[in-house]
Amino acid sequence: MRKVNILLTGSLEGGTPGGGEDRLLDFQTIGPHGPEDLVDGPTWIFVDWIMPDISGLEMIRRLRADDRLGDAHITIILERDSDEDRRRAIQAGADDYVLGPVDRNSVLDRILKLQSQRGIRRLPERERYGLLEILPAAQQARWNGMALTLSPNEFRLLRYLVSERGQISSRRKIIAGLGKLDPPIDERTVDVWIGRLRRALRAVGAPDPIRTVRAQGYVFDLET
Amino acid sequence: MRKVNILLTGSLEGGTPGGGEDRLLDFQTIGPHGPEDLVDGPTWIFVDWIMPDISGLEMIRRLRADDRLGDAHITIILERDSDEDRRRAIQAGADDYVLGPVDRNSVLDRILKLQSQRGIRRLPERERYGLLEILPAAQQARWNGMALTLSPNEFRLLRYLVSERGQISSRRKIIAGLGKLDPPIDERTVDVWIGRLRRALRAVGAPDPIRTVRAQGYVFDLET
DNA sequence: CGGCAGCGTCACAAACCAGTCACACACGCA
DNA sequence: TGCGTGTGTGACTGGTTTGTGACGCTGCCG
Repeated sequence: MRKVNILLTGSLEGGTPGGGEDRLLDFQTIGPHGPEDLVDGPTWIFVDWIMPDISGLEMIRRLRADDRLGDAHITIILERDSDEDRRRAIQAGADDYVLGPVDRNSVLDRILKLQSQRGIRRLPERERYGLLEILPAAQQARWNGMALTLSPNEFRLLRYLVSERGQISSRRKIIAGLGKLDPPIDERTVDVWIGRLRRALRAVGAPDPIRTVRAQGYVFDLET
Repeated sequence: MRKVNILLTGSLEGGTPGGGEDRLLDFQTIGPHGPEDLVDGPTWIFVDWIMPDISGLEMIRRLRADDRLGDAHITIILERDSDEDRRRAIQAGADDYVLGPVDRNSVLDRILKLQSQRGIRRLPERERYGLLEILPAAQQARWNGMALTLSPNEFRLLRYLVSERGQISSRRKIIAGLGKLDPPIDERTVDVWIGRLRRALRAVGAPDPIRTVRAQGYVFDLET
């Protein structure tokens, strides 16, 4: 049996799942920092246009930037019927919109409708780069079949470098790419991250795929 | 050199003013010096919460009403850490907020972060000259598929010579081309650079593509 | 055949920079 | 509350890069 994640934000927060009429659904609420306990299964996220601490658009961007989410379906709850808002929501990364206010029942209706329309979205498939394999949904990486032991940050670093493979990532860019600007991070700290990631790769016998470019940054290179 | 449009207002102003048509805006293009990492993309606008003549909120509304802006990304610089202010800013049309005061460096960092969130990235380029291949984005050069081991300076020298291929580069021009004017460099030092570059090429079996022109300079020649 | 400017190369010192370690701190968890 | 993990930072260290002077060779001139 597969569970379905439904993440609610803003006005839909609080309370408990409605009466347990459908045990397949797993309601949760998420704070500004992202989902913590995702079950393995498709995820539907409802984001209010405006929330106390954060704008819905910003929330969507953060969710999209969060590796753990994979390709969850994000619906934004609009405050007003505005083409402009719709456009910006989609641009921020929403898949879908609905005019608010909504309650939990209409959330369910909406999900049922979406499921029947296009079926259940696939889980993010694995990415493969030579012997390196990345499974975003499971937040796991493998080299030649062997799982790497990576901390959350190391995993994100790996994904970032891979996404920029073949080109230099400056320390500054890496920090920005991992979204660690808020308490400003010393650029040299990136060296330590790289060192830890290299150690994790070494532990499974992978040849170092990270090339240091002196005074510039690092390049992920799987050679040729 | 690629350019990114960045519009700064209020406290961040202080460069070349744009046309007289709209005194509210101070157009800045930030190009060659610092942010090599930035890539082409939409326009990024940073608006101060308070400006001399106008409130930031009003400014944002006017910007949003301006068709020419398209999907520019507007970040408001908050004066204080207030939910109420955030909410009003987002409602006025800001995409994003950051707590001020900020300087130009943190503006750049912020844009790097946003770019990586939006998945905007530079495409790797590749230049080819016969058997010589240069991948600027990876700071790498190859001869016949074999990677050259080049120091940063040697790589820049190679790129310079290649860009001037077929014509004589005097020592003076080479020094200028590598931007090493600050502590004046002895012209004879160029000889040493050339020697080191030649050695790196020799190491991968490349025939010397650098011809010495007595009393004139050097020419990069890939003929044959 | 000298003489000499120009060039290649070497060795060296200083500056620079990346790798690594230990440590402090924060955070989640039992 | 204590414990273990994850993360950021300062400091140390060793290697690399780089500009320069020195030395010897080359090729051109008369």
